[in-house]
Amino acid sequence: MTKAEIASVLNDIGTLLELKGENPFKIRAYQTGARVVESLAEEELARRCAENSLVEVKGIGEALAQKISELQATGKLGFYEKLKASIPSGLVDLLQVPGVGPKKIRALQAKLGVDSLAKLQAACESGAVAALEGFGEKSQEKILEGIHNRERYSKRHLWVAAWETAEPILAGLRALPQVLRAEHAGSLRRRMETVGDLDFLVATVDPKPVADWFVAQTGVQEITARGETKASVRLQSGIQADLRLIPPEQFVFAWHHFTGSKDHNVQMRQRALGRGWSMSEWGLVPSAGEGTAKAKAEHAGRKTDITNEAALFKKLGLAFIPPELREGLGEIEAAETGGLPVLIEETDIRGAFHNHTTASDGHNTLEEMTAAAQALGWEYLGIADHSKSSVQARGLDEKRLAEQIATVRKLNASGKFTTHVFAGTECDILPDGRLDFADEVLAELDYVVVSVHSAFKQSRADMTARIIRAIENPHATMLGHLTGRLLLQREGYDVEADKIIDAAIAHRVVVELNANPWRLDLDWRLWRKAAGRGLLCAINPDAHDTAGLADFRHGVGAARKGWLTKEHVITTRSLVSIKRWLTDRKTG
DNA sequence: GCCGTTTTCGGCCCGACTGTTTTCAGTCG
Repeated sequence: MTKAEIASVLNDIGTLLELKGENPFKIRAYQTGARVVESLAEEELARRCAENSLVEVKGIGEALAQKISELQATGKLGFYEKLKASIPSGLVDLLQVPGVGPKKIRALQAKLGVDSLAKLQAACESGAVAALEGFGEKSQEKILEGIHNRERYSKRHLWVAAWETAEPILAGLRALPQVLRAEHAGSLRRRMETVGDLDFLVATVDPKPVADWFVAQTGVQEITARGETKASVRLQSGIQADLRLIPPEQFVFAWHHFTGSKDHNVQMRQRALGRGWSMSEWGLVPSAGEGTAKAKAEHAGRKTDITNEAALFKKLGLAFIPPELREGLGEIEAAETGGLPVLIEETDIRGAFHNHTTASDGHNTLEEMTAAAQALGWEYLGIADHSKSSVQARGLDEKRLAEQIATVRKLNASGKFTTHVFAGTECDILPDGRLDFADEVLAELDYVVVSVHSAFKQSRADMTARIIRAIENPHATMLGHLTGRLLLQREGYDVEADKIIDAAIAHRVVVELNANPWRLDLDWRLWRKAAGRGLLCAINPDAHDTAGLADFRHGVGAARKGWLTKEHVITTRSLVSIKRWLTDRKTG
């Protein structure tokens, strides 16, 4: 079994134990285990299973080590099968209904025999739920509505869509006279590729008018909560937006808390406790118990000297951790030892390689794209239109490609733009791993992006071998969208990313971080380790029009989440340096 | 089920809001 499959089983076990009413800490242990497995390299997981050394990994003990090994070796787990068999499969679906958790599900099942969404709906419609102890008319109504809207409400949203929704709300909040400071938090601030809901934090001493404005905005469909410190609304798009109203002196604690992630916060609080502090969204106070005399003495008679996040981290002996890294994946250890990376910035980017024109499926001409790149201040723009097999995208054949190369050379010679244009291709990787153009055709180009656009359903082994064969072609400069995923729409093709990354490193092939907000492929979760092993990244917008070039920003966001520095990303290099690098690759 | 710079047992992050209750349980983040 792959690590993703194993992690998914561990998560399932956590959910099932929840429904059984198990000890919440046991449940958390399975969830932690799933996350830890996910963060290991495939080969490390296999090695540790073979060596029986899984227990050395933090978060995995005897019991989980045994279960993970069994899954890894046999693809099955008796414990899991038995657990699944003991719980009606429909119960898991009930967790999707807002306001319904494990305890209520157990009550509904025990008293009304509800074990599916259909039965829950029927029980609500008959009024049986409202009559139940602990429930009432309002609960019943909410549950019914939740069932009707569950698809829309449970949907995650593309980061960029969430951002476009959040920006005007943030601007509106900042314009209110009572608002001293307003920021967004949550997965939006951490730049997750998808966002579940929006979190807004406001520093104010007069919260009521702010909450009034928030719940009365246009676009609010429903007010789901309205208290002294918090208001929640459901927007018409189905996304939920939360507003937190914070006294100014506590703002920084709340901002850190609601930025998350949950895992990061748990680790931060544990660290604080170890130093005699109890940390919450309201502040840092000496914790109860012994060993906290120092903290108490420090705290006595002082309001707080922590007025920004950097000071908060410093208090716990840590360097400032950028929000993108706050995923509980080792950032705290790194911040303690001075091991945090200096993350790449948008201003580091000097060009990009994977972009299209009207020659294939783009919407702007070569000159329009070049002008747009120049407006961004880029030193170079790579044009990589589709190759002939991508007929659906009007891929270029050898003759049209030769014409395009000549046009590019002429444009560069004309001096019309300060931005240099590189002539490339996004060459299809054919189902058997050959490239769509012959070697002598590829040799005429400045660079070659190789990408899969067909036969997505190949087996894992075939797809992996196919891509590696393409990488082994001496003309391949970089690999486009490694998995082909489309966020919220389509899973990537089944590949062994680790093996492909190894091959790319061995053959000095760059792997793209496709910056299209629907792709962000290769995934940020894989970059840290890959870059550590020597893989070079190209942040490519895959632009199909002039506006699309700006998508490079999404790529920078994902690269930051992947711990990448300027040095890991070749599109931060100067034109001179890139030209030298391309020449070096060709000659040797 | 995991973990240990007090601990191999007894903790494990913690507070707001809602709806149902007359003091709190469940859910959520």
